[in-house]
Amino acid sequence: MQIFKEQVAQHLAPLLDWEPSQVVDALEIPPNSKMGDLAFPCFPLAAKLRQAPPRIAADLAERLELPQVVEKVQAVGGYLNFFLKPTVLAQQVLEAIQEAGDTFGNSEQGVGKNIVIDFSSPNIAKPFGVGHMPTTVLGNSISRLYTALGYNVIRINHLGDWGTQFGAMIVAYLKWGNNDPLTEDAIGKLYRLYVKFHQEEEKEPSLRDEARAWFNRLEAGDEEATRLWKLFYDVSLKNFRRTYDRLGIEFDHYTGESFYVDKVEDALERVKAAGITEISDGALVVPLGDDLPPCLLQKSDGATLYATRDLAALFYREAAFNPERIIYVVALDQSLHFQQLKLVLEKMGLPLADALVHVPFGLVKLPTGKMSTRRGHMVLLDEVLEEATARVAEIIAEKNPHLPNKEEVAEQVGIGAVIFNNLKNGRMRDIIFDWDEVLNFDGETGPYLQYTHARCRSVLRRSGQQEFTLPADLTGLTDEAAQQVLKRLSQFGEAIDKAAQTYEPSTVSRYLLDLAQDFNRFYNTCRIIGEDPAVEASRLALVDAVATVLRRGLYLLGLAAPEQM
RNA sequence: GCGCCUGUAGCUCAGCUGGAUAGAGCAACGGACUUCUAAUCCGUAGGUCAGGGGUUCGAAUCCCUUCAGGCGCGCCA
Repeated sequence: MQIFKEQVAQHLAPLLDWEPSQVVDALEIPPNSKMGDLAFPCFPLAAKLRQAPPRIAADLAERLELPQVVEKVQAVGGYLNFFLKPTVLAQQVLEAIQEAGDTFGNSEQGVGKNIVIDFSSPNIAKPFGVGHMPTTVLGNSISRLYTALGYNVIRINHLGDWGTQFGAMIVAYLKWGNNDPLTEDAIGKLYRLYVKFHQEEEKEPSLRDEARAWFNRLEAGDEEATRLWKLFYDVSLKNFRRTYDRLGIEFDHYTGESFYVDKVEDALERVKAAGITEISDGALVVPLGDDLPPCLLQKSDGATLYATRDLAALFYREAAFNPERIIYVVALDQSLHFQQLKLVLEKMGLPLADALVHVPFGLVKLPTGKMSTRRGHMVLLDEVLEEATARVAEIIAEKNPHLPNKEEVAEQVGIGAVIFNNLKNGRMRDIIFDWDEVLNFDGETGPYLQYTHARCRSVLRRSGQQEFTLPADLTGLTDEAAQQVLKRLSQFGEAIDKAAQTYEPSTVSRYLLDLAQDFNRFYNTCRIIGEDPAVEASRLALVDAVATVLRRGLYLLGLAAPEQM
């Protein structure tokens, strides 16, 4: 709609003595297409012009010189409603999409700017549970959205590969691991050791001291501790990479917390030099006033903490990537931590404070309550992906048994369903994990979008044509259903912009669901192949455009767009 | 106790930088496949937008307050 808003604004702005961009912002899409395609509310003008809004609307309707695209204007109540010419609308939208292809909806606002995004960041030696899906798929989608806006995006997987927990892992492995080389089912074994440690720890609190001691040895560079840590690290990363491959997600850097171990000292010095630290109960802290609890940087035993390593990471990233923004896609329960980091940077007088953006999201819970890795109360991601893929395979066997490369499609659709499930709603909501919901492929789901795309591709394939150029006569696209699709297509760029600005991929999800529904309605009302040649050609061009936008939108969310399913 | 988040149809959720009769999906019921993939579409039914104040020409949307739920609050990450 942006292109149409601009054309209307060009003509309307002079009458109001406004900037065209102000008019663009004020223009709305009416709730009902019978009221028009665009609307300008005149209420805000009433006070200044000392006239009733309906009068202003009527007056503007009379004086306005209509732009090319506009068929007529109508003053209704306090609104000035614009009706676009159906064929011109079709022409402008479809030409724009054919010209831009996969770059349709993109912009160049971010060209020359860097953005660092920190997401997924699972813990070494722990299984990848469904609880890790939100950060993983949100981060991936946000990365793609900003790339579409022209930014150079640096994706970082800040692995949880350091901390006292590794002391615990080492203790458990030494006590009950039987020196297992961990060549198979490594994560499973490590996970069981981890759970066992926390069970035993209840009975034998001295284990906690042993774990702390081992972590201290690790921080001191002790050979045995490092060897074991490296073993856990290697087998875990191998496992994670397999999962990321399956999800189609890549990172530029796997720089976890351990990467910053040798940078922590400098970071600490830097904070101390700013003169904002103090010693409290033997620990080094930055007091943050009455509103926030102090930020703890060094434990009384000298060991570093999460916040210390995060500060070191911030300093490093600033120097290495010169980012305009550093985005952290991390659960809502860590809001306080990021508030503290930001305030520490502010107190140091660093502009870096403004670059830090925390993108929070709600927790994934089980119907029985919060997930807990320690207590083994969780659902494995692999298990979910397997189940979804198997269920899709069944449906394919039933509905489309002759489909080529069934396994590949089943994987794409099954995984698409799981990813979309995590991206269709606003990220702030808590998610109660529900098998029925994950394995449902009807309605507002990833498979629905993929199906609609495959349906488009199928029509194009059956047309026997390769190119779908626009005919001169576009009257085949004047039906209500086709017009609705065209208007929706024209809003893709706005959806991308909004999704990126608000770090909310669900905006794109919702847009795609609307587009798919509009298209399916059109598909069910209008025949495409076998109509009069001009009608067929124009409708094929529309189908082609829908396929392009759906494929592109699915990509931005991280879903595959199979040709058939 | 303090702070952050959430509360919209039976269920899951859109809409929230204020705008015209509050929208989808699931579930229920009734329709549409000799025709481009029915993982689709159409129709029916379903709502004190948690409650109460306020701001405004106009409030689901902004402000205040109460209630309910989630999360967090110095040596975990």
